[in-house]
Formats: sequence, C-alpha cells, structure tokens
Amino acid sequence: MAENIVIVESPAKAKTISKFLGKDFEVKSCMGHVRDLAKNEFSIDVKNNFQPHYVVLDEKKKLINELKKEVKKYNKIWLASDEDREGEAIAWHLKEVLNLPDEKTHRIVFHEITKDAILEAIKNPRNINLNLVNAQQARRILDRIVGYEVSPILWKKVKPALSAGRVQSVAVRLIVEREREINNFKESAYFKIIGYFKVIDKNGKEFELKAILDKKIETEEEVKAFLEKCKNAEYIVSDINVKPYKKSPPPPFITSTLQQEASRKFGFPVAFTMKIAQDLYESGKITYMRTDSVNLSQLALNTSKKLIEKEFGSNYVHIRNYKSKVKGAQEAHEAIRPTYIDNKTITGSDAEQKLYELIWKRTVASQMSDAEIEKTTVTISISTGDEKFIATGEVIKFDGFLKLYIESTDDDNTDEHSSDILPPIEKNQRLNFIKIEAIERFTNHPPRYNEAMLVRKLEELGIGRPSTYAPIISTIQQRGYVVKKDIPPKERIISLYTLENNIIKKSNKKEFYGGEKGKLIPDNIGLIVNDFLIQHFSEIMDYNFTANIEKEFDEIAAGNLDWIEMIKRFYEKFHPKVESTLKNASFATGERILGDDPETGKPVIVKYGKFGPVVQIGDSNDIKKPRYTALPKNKNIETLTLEEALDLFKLPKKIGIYNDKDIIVGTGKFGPYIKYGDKYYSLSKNDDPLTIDENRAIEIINEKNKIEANKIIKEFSENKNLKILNGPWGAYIKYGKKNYKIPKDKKPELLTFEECLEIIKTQKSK
DNA sequence: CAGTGAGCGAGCTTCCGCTTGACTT
Repeated sequence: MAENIVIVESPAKAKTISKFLGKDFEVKSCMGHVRDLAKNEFSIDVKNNFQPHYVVLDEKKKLINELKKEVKKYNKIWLASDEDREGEAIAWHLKEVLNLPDEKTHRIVFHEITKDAILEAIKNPRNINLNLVNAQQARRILDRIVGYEVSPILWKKVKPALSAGRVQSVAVRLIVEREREINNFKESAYFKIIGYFKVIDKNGKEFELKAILDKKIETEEEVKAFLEKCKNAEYIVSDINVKPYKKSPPPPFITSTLQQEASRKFGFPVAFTMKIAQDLYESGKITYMRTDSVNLSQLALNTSKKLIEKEFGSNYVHIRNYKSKVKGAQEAHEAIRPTYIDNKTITGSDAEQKLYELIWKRTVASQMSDAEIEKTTVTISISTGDEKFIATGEVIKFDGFLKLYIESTDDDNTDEHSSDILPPIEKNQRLNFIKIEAIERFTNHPPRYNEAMLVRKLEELGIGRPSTYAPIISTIQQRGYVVKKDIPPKERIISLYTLENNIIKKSNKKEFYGGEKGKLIPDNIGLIVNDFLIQHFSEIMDYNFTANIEKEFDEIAAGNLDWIEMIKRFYEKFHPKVESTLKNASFATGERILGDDPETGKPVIVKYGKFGPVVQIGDSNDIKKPRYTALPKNKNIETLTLEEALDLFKLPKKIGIYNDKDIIVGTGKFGPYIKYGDKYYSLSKNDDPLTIDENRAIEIINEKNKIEANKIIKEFSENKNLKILNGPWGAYIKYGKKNYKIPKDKKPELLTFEECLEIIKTQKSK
C-alpha cells in the first residue's frame, strides 16, 4: 500500500504530478471548492458572531464520499491546493470535511508544475494557515451578505428574480455610465488639413510626401482663409528631427490579456476563449488558463532562450522577469504558456490552433529583445504663415520581438497617423507643392465596452477574479441588465476642400461612421436597478469598494485583524440601510414625463411597469383611466422622445391591403404583431412596428403561411388529437395539448399510430 | 411554449470563487 495521498484541485494537474511523484504517491483531485454556504438560505448566524453554515456542495457529495474512504488508507495526506486565499480555504474545508487528523495532514504549495518544484514542496510541508482561511471566510461571508440582503430588496422594489452583488452591480454601473456619457456626448466638427508634396531624389525618382497641419481648424470660413493664404506659398523643410526609441514586448498572457487579444485578433467572445483554453489545458498543451501571474518557470525561460537562439539568433534573446500590475493579484499559478515551448503548432480544431499559436508567440516574444525604432519628424514651414505641416515616419532599425508578435489595441481609429518610411529629404529643402486637402472630421464619443474591454476595466479596478470574468458577463446579461449588440454604422455627408493648381474647390463626400460590433449596452431594467442601487447603497457601488475591503482581507491574512470584527463593522453600517430601504424606498420605475399630449393636454409618461416598459397618456390618479401601450423592445425608457411615444399610440394601424384583406400592425402582450384576416403574425426583432411597410408585412405573412403549410407531417384517422408536426426544432408529436419528442433513430413521416402511442407512453413514464 | 391580446396568487428567485463534467437547444 502506498504511504501518501496528495489532493490537488484539478484532474489535469493530478495527472502530471502523479508522473513526477511515482508509485509512493497516490494523487487525487477535489475539483475546486467542496463546501460552501448553503445556497437556499442565508447561512450566516448574525447573532452568533456571524458563524457560517457550510454544507458539502451537491455536485461534490459523491467525490467527498470517495475521498473519505480513500484517505483512510494512507498515513500522510498532502493538501496541495493553490497557494492563495481560496486555495488555502479549500485545503481547510477538505481537512474539516474529511476529518483529517492534524498529525497526518501536510499542507504543501508549488506554483510551477515541475518535478523539482514538487519535490521541493514535499520537503517543506507546513500547517494550514488559518489567517489566510479567515480572510477567505470574510470575503465569502461579505459577498453573501451583500448578495442575499440586497437582491430581495430588488424583488420587492423593482421586479422578481433580479440580483445585486459586489462585482456584478459595479460591472453594470460601468456599462450604464459609459452609455450615458455617450448619450450626453456632443460631437464637434473640425477640419483635418493634409498637405501633399513631391520630392525628387538624386536619381530623379519621384516620391509623394504627406504631412499634417499642426493645428485643427474648426470652421469652413477659417479653412477657406487658410487655403487662400496658401496659394502661391513656398514650402520649406525647416527641421528634421530623428529620435531613436525602444519598444519592449508585452508580458506573457494572463487570463484577462488572453481574453483581450483573442477578442481583438479573432473576435472571440470571452467565454469561447476560455472554453478553447480549457480544452488546450486538459489535453496538456498549455499551462493553467485561470491565472493573474505573468511569471514563467525557469524551465520555460531556458527553453525559450534556446528556441530563440536557434530560430532568430542570440541577439534576439532577452530573458525577462515580469512583475504583475494587477491589483490584488494572488499569483498562485504561472502565466499562460505552451507546456512545451518547442511545439510551435499543434493539431486540433481551427480555434484551438489559432489560440495556441497566439499563446506560443506571446510567450516566446516576451523573452525577445526590444525593437529599436527610429522616428523621424519633418517640419515643413509655409512662407505665407506661421502654421507648420508635420510629416512623421518610422524606420525599424532592429525588429527584435516584433519579428514574432505585435499586440493589438482597442482603438479602431486607424486613420490618424500613418507611419510610413519617409522619402530622402534634407533640411532647408524646398518642396514641390501638389495639393492641400481639408477634410471635415468629428470628435468621437468614448467607445462602448465589449466583453474583453469590460474584463480589462474590472481587472484595473481589482474587481472579480480570473475564474469569474466570463461568468460575470453571462450573469449581467441573463438578468437583463445589459444586452450584447451590434451598433450599425450611420451615414453622413462631410465637406472636403482642396487647393490644387491655385484653385480652391469644395466637394461633399459620403462616409459611414460609428459602427460597433458585439458591444454591451444597458437595457431598461439595468438602468433602473443601477440608479436604485446607487441611491441606496452608494458604498457597495463605489468603484473602490472592492479595493478597500481587499486591504482589510490582507490585514486578516497577515493576522492583524479579526475577521469577525471586520464583518461586524461592515454589517453594522450596511444592514440599517437594508432595513430603511425596505421600509422607505418606493417602487423604482425609471418614470419620465415626456411632455403633454397635444390632443388631450394630458401628460405623456414612460416607465417600467408591472409587466415591463410602458407608455401612458394621462395621470394614474385621473378619474378617467389612462391609455397604455407597451414600449417596443428596441426603445429605451431613458432616450424615448415625446414624438416617438405619441407615435406608439397610433397603433394598431392599417398599413396596407393584400388580397383584399387589411394588414394591421399593433403591439400586444407578446410584442409587435401583424393582423391579417383572422390571423396574427409576430414581427421579428429587427422589424419596427412604427416604420414597417406593406411589402415587408406581406413577406412576413407569406413566410409564416409557408411554415404553417408545411407544419403537418402526418395525421391519423384513428385519433384526430394525435398529429406529427414540424416545429422550429424539427418534428414532434402533438397529442392533445402536450408535445413529445421523436427518438432520433425514427423517421417522423414513417411513424405509425401505434408507434406514436408507444413514444407517448414511454415519455410520460419519465 | 409549438402560438396570442390579461390582471387569482403560493412559492420561488439571489452572492462570489474554486473546479469539471453531464446535459439540451
């Protein structure tokens, strides 16, 4: 019988470690936390020093029973969960649940999975650090208090099944505030002035030099005056400034930066990146994917060095130790890197190959030399004025890491400065004038967040952890607080002035602008909940709340602060607000008065009502009942105008005639619809009931009729209540009012009456 | 849920952080 059993968190890790430790060590995994506060109750005894009530997680019950039997067989139990607050707590919970005696229990940690590191860890066991465990308990209990005391307030004051929490509510706040910033943004126009010059080198070869005026001009009058002044001017190179600079590679990937680069380079959503990374990890191709450490193991550094020397030469090697910039980083793992850096590529799905290659390049590049770049700035003076044209160019003198990897940015404004190679020019050289263009430009509103940008912002604020970034994004969408959307580009006409051959010409140009893909946008309920929480729980909603309490958790971990003391102090301030909000706060409806109805003079109001967003004409206290209509899905309480609101009351309205029957558009309980004859047809998400035209309506009617016509696959003379029908997800059996699935191996059109009855019988028994 | 145009009300909803399966649509 083996002497030792090691328990780690992940099965993939267990497999690797098992190889290093050999026969004397059995290695098992516990799959993360095994015990937690009970889900269906508050589970904190406030009156009894906040004692938590822990239960074994349902999905871990089987595992724990197995482990209980298993550990009895061994003399030494090594708890090797991660070396951070959560990992320490996992070790402690395991010890408690498995009833491990002190003398048999050894706590070990390692943050790289190499034979040396693990053997070293086995030589240096310690006891469980209870201070660290208490810091985790404080974190856990605080999160439970906030989540389970505030959420029920929302159920009463806004709508059932909503939620609030230390992390998710702040994430929503970021998105709400960005959207309001955008709504309030006033764009301003200016002109970007570009000069084009001809340069001829010694051999008579011609080059075009493009330079940008050093100031923006705001009005068309000023543009005209400037161009007028430039007529017959001379253009002289008044200064050439050459400045070398160095560019260093970005650090190896951590969870958040991997999510960002996969989003920027491939357009992967955060959850997709994590799923692919998980697959790569489980098949042993990369190291652990949920990490906030930029550290690479010595082994990885050595392999990288050899590889770079071989592939690029020794002048490309620059081994570096990166320091984490992440607030509250726990650094229990390595950075995300290929397990075997010698493997440049792997086999696998397209996405797996792409992501792997990205990780490989980033890892290797992080150990390569700085790029050496020379930036040249040419100043061109105008003989008839003080303004200057500036041309810039960059020459890469030594590419270094750029040979392998270039980090992308979130900036979609690529049109600003192009850094081309400049033609050969000298100081005091007179340039041949080609033309000047003045293009109308507009200031841009700040960009909306996409998933990866939100993760980056949260990380910057120290909110959330690598394992929770993807789930947070999913939660705030599930609650209906935010939606992921594409913003279609808009069209505008811009002015363009050209000075060429001493003539100033004006023309207009059509351009598309402001298109955004996969952006997070607050929905009505997100705005209302956000404002409600800021009004009543400003401390929790503060962007620095997490960072502040993290300092206290650190104090607990260092043994300088008692966790019960800390929680008590928090609760004494927090709980009265819960009580008073429950008692005093009125329904949060986001109500806005848009103005008066010109027909009746009554107020037009938009609000979030009992059944969703609604517009009403007339006061609810009026003797005459107000008129109501639901707000269409694509409209927002916060930005709805009086005109749009009044338009909604024009529904239902007739929009055309088809085959002698009226087509009527309206909105009802199930959203916008078309009524044609006696039948109803739902509008798709992209159809606006106010602007939909006859042609589109006919299209919808025909489409639906076609589906209807194909709906019945088979009917039975034996029983008219039994039918085989075509639904959105394939064929199914309808019997009375209930539906039944058809087994995959059966062909729906060949089913007999008896076979159908058999299917119904077996599915009913389930 | 497999298609429509109200209004009963019991019992339920919910947090953040660790980890992987076992499951559909």
